[in-house]
Amino acid sequence: MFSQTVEYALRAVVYLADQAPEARTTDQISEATQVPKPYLSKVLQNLGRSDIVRSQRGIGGGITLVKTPEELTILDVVDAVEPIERIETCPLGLKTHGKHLCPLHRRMDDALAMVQDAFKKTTLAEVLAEPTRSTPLCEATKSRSRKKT
Amino acid sequence: MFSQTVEYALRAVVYLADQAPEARTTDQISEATQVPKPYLSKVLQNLGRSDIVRSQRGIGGGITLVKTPEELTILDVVDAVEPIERIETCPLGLKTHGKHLCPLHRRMDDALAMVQDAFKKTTLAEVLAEPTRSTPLCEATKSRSRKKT
DNA sequence: TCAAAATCAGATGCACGTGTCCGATTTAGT
DNA sequence: ACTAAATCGGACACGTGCATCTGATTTTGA
Repeated sequence: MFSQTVEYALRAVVYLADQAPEARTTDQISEATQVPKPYLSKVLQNLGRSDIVRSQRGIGGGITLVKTPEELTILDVVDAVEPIERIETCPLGLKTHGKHLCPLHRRMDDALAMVQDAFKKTTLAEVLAEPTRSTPLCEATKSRSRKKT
Repeated sequence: MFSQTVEYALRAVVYLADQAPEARTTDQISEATQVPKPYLSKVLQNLGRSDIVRSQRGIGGGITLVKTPEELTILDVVDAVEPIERIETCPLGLKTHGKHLCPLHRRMDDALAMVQDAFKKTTLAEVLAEPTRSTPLCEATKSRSRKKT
C-alpha cells in the first residue's frame, strides 16, 4: 500500500535525523539505508524541492535536514514524495451532493484519514527515541550508529 | 493510496449487493458504477477467481455475489483484487531480529493494520443500510434504485 | 439447429513507478 | 588555475497497472 519511493524517503530521512545536524552524502545514506544510490538521489532531489532537506554540492557537501527531527513528522515526508489523496468529492462524478460522500467512499476516506492522522502525530524525533532494542534502521547493534568521520 | 482497481471492484460489489440476490450483467454494472466496461470485465473475472462473485454465461446470465451482503466485508473485496501487504519482517533484510520491527516500520505497519481492521469490520450490508441521504453509489435519488427488468 | 446473449481469454497500447547511467555543474582545497 | 568531491539534470530501460479491442466460448430460447 505504500510505494517504494515512500519507503525509501522515510529511510533516508530517518537516517538523516539520526545523524542531524551533520550533513551526509548520498553514498553514506545509500549504504546505511540499503537504497540503490542512483534512485536515492532522485528521491533526495524530490525531498529538496519540498524543502524537507537541503543539499550542498562540492567537497564536504551532502544532504541535511531543513527542520529538526522534533519539528518533522512522518506525514511531512510522505506528503513530499507522494501526497495522501483524501476523497473530497464523489469519485463517480455525481455532483448532486458536494462533499457529502456515500457510505462506501465515506469509509474509504475515513481509512485515509486514520493513516494521515497517525503520521501527522509522529515526529522523527519520536521514532528515534522509541525505547526498543531495534535501532531506527533495523541494525542489530545496541549502540546507535554514531557519525563517523 | 487505493488503486483504481480496488475502487472499481468495490463499486461493482456494492452494486451487486444492492441488487442481490439478482444477477446483473457487466453492461448493467458498468452503467450503474461508471466503470469502463472492458476493464470492469477484467476486474469481475478476478473477483470470480477469488470466489467473491459467480458468473453465468449465456442469455439471462450475468454476475451474482457468492455470499450474502451480510457475510461479505470490504476487506474480502480489497484482498481479492489487491491484498493489503502487512510489513511482517524488516524491509532492510536485516535478519538480526525476526518479527521485531524497528520503530519506523512498526508505525507503518500499524497504519496498515488500522486500515485492515476498519475494512474487516464493515460488511456490505452495513454500507447499504447506512442511514444517509446519499445512496450507495452516490446517485441523488432518495429511493434506492430498484432492480428493473 | 440456429441465432442472440453473455462471459472468457489473449493481444495490444499507453502511462507511470522504479531503477540505471552519464555528462554538466558547483564547490573546496592545493 | 587545477583537481577531486559531490550534487544536478536529462535520457534511457523495464515492468506493471490501467484500459481497450477482438475473437472464441458457453448458454438459452425459438
